[in-house]
Amino acid sequence: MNTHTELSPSAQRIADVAQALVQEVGYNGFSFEHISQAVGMRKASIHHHFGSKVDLGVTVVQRYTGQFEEALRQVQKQFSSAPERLLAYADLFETTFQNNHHLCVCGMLGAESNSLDASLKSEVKRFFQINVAWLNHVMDEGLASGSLRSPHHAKVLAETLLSLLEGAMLVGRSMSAPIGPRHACEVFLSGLIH
Amino acid sequence: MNTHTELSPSAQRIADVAQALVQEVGYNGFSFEHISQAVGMRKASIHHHFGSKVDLGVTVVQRYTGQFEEALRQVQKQFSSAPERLLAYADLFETTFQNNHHLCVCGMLGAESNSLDASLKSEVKRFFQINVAWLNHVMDEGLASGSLRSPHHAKVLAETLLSLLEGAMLVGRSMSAPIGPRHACEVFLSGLIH
DNA sequence: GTCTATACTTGGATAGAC
DNA sequence: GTCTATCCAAGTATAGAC
Repeated sequence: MNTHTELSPSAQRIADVAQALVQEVGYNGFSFEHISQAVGMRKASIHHHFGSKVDLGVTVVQRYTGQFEEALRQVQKQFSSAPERLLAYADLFETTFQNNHHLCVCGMLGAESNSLDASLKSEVKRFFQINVAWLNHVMDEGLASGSLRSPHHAKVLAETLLSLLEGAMLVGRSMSAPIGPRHACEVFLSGLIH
Repeated sequence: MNTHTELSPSAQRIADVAQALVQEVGYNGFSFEHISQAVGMRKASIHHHFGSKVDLGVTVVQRYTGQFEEALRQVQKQFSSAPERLLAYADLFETTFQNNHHLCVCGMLGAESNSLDASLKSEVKRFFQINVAWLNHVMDEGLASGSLRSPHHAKVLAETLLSLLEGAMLVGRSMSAPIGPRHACEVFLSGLIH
């Protein structure tokens, strides 16, 4: 599957539905039949656009990662301080979570990771690496400029915040009144700003 | 399923294997066939001990929650300060994660939550409630005694730390050199101790 | 590009012998 | 309590008509 292949309108609808299903019930929780019902096409037609479930999964993650990268660029451009950037970053997750308690695509696939095809697993890893690298950069600037204070390395702070946001969505699913990723981020940040 | 039903030796082995499978590949990622191969019994024999997959799942979570509650009591008894208790708590997750990158049973099921039977979902929720309540108590004492400092309520700190630990395991699965729940907890605590 | 039909496999579950 | 045998449903995938 080429990252830059343009998806036909039908393929896009299928990928949209598949993404939502991954975020709701996980990769192992949905079948072509579910997609079929949601898009109003037969299973065989889904297979015309995506040869296998793995192909579909890979496409979903690649699209998701691409959209996330664009969002990171926007955050970088629109905000100048580390605390502002980190809160805007957390809001990306907050928006996802507010949508029917959807999980991050890669949070879900990360949990299921050990049962996934290697190609999917590798795309999930890539998503996390991109996020940690971006957060690392933001944290590093924040520590250098003094807008953030911590005895820990930027890289460690990056993975900690990412873990917190993914975890807030996961745990929030089972809570009556979850704090959510945005609030969780504020709590973490209040420990980095003195 | 009664919480206090004693499990026969065979039932215990089955539950042990099922728990490990949940932590590795998730509830939707394993079948009776996998268990059958691991315990060396036929599928029909598994069904003799657990009428359905849901029954088995419920038993696994109830056992896991019971063992966790006992661990919480031990931590409470062996440590007296909030920071020490929280680190010991994080080590419960660290130990799980060190074991072949196993996830917390309820972290995994929490992710899959929307595809699970209501009875299972409810057991998962109970696990999280117990953990948040315990952490809330520890945080509250810490804030009162001054061993912890934060502008946030104990309850919020509790859910934040739980989210961080669950998330550290989830994200850690996809990282080459994950920081892990213990280290993540240290990072969070360093923001609560000034 | 979408359909019907179908092949093949796996998964959860039950009946009944031992 | 464990087994063999079997049922039925669901899931992935393919062939071939339209």
